[in-house]
Amino acid sequence: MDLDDVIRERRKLLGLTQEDLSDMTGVSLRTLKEIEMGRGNPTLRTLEKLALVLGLEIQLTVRKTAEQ
Amino acid sequence: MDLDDVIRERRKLLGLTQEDLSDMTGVSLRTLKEIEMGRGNPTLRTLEKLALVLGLEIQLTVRKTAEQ
DNA sequence: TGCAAATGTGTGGCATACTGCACTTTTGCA
DNA sequence: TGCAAAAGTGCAGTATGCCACACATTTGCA
Repeated sequence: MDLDDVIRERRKLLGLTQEDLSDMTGVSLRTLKEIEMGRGNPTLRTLEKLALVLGLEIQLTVRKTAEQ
Repeated sequence: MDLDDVIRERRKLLGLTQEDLSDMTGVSLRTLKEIEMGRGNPTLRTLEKLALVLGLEIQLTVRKTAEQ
């Protein structure tokens, strides 16, 4: 599951529109749309703003499954 | 543990210098240094390049611990 | 302890993430 | 089915991530 899917699903689970989430995080509506569409290339800080409000956390974990 | 610490520790565990990792990932030495210093604000694609070579994966998971 | 390897820093240019605005398209409910 | 809410798009300006180059500082080993 890609990060954009996680964000969109989590947002819907919380009953928020893109505009709601934009207001709550300070991430512009335009940028949020791009991220959820899988376009764009968000910075870590932008992802962190979204993660905080969505109750998510960003982790770098050791890859357990087969490479690539 | 912050992402920059994970990257640095993982790099050292694999016996790589910053220059090695820069060459292997295509992420410039300058950018890698900034990331490991905790300065800078890497894009998702830059983090993905590093994660791939370091055998790490980026995840957005539901925060289990107390908020904030 | 001296020295080479490794790491950190200043500067400047280019690419692009982020933003706001106006508009179009899609969605889903009365 | 009509319509308002929600989501997607084109465009243009600003901020900043990424990069190369040159140099300073720190590290750790012979």
